Amino acid sequence: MASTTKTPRASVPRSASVPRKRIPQPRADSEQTRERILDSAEKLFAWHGYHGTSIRDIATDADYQFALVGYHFGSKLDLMDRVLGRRSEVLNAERLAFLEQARAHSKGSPIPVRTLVEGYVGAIMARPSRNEAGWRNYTQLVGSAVASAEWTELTDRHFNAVAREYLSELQRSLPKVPSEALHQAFSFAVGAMITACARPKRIETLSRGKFKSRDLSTMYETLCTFLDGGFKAVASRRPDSD
Amino acid sequence: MASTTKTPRASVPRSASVPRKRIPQPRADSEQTRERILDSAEKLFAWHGYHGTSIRDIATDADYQFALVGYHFGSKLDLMDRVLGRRSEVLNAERLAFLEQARAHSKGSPIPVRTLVEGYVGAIMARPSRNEAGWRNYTQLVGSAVASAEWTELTDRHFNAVAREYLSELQRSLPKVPSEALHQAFSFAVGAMITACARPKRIETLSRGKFKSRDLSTMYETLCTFLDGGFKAVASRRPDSD
DNA sequence: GTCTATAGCTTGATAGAC
DNA sequence: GTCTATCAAGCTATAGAC
Repeated sequence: MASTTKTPRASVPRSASVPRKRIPQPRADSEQTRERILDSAEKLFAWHGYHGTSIRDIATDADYQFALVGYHFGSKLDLMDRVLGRRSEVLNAERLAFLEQARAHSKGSPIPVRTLVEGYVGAIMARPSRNEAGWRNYTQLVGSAVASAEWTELTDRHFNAVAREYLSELQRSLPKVPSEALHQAFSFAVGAMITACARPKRIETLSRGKFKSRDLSTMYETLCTFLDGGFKAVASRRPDSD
Repeated sequence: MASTTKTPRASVPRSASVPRKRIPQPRADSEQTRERILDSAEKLFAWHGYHGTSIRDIATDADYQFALVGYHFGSKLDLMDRVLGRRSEVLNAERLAFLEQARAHSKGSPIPVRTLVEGYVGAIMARPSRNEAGWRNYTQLVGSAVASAEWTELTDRHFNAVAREYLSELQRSLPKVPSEALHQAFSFAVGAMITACARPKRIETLSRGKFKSRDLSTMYETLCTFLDGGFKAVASRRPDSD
C-alpha cells in the first residue's frame, strides 16, 4: 500500500552534537514527518472511513512505526481533527479573500448570486491544484464527513463560520427570499457540491462508463449553473399563500 | 440504549411438539426477530457508521444475544446489505410506479421536469410515513453511504437501475441538454436530496438554532423548486462555444 | 431459534530504550 | 524524534448445548 519514497533520514548525519541545541523545537524533518502522516491518514480515512482505518494502517502507509503517530498527534480523534483542519484553513482563507474582493468590487451593491456561488464552489473545484491527490482525498473525506451524523460537530466547527458569511451575503442579494428558505437552499447547494466532490465518479457508473469523469473542474461550470438556477428558482417562487 | 419492548417469547407456549412439523420454515416470530435486528442495525449504522458499530452493539440494542445476528444474517457485510435493501425495495417500487403513472398520464409527450423531480424526491421526503424513526435512520444511513467511497458498489446496486430510468426520462423532457451535462445535473440533484435527508438538522446549526428543522416534508417543496430550477438553468445555458 | 462459551485476531494507547 | 515491546480491551465468527 505504501510506495512513498522515504528519504533515508537515518543516513543524514545530523552533526551529532550541534554547538547550541536550545529548546526542543521541531526538528527540520519533524514537520515533514507530520505532513506525511497527515497525507496517509487523509487518504485512508477518505477511502475506508475513520473506523475502517487503524493507526497501524496509517503508520504503515506513511512508512513509520505506528507509535509515532501517537507521539505527533495524540489520540486518533485528534489526528482526524488535524486532517480536517489542515486544508479547511486553506479553503476558509481563500473563500474569505474572495468575498472581500467581491465586496470591494461591488461597492455596497449586492453581489450577484452567480459570483457568490463561484467563490464558494470555486475554492474547492475550480483550481487545477485541487486535483492533486491530496486534495482529492480531502474532498472525498469531507464529503463523507459532512454527510454522516458522526462528524457533525467537527465539520460544523471547521466550515460553518465561513458558510454563514456567504449565507448572509446571499441574503443581501436575494432580499425577498425568506431566510428559512434561503438556509434550506444553501444547504442543498452545499450538499450538491460536496457529493460532487466526494464521488465525482458517480457520473461514470450512472452512465455505465459512457462518460469518464475526468476531474472536478469538468463539473465546476455545470454545477455553478445548476446552483445559480436553483437559488433563482427559489427566489422567484410565489410567496406561500397557504 | 435499548428500551424496545420485547414480547416475552419464552413464555409463549408454542405447543412443544406440533403434530406435523415439516420443513424448518421461518417460525412465526422469526420474521419479527429479523426485523428488530434490522431496525437496530439501521439505527446504529446510521449514527455511528458501519465500522463504528459492532455486532454486539446491534444485538444488545435489539435485546438478543449477539450470536443470533450471525445466525440470521451471516456476516456483518451481509447484514449491511439487507439493511440497505429492505427499504430500497420499497423506494424503487414506488418510484417506478410513479413513473409508470406519469408516463400513462402524459401519453407519449415528455413528462415535465418538475413532475419527475417530485416523483424521485417525493418517494423519500414527501410521505408523512417517512418521518417514522426507522425511515429517518434509513435516509441518514443512505446519505452517508452514498457519500462515502466505501459503499459505492452497494449503493449503486440498490439504486442505480431506477435512477437510470428517471435519467432517461429526463433526457426526453430536456432533449437539447447534452447527455453528459444531464448526468452531472442529475448527480447534483441526488447529492442535494441525499444530504438533505441525511442531515436535515444542518439548517438548525447553520442558523444557530433560529430555524428548527422540523421534518423532511418541510424541505420537500423548496428542494423540488431548487432542483427544477437547476435543471432548467442547465438546459437553457447557451451551448458551449469554446 | 436462541443462548453460552470461546477461539483467534486486531485495535488504541503507552512505557521505555536509543 | 523514532522505534520496540507489550497491554488490556474489543472485535468477528463459530461450535455446540438446549
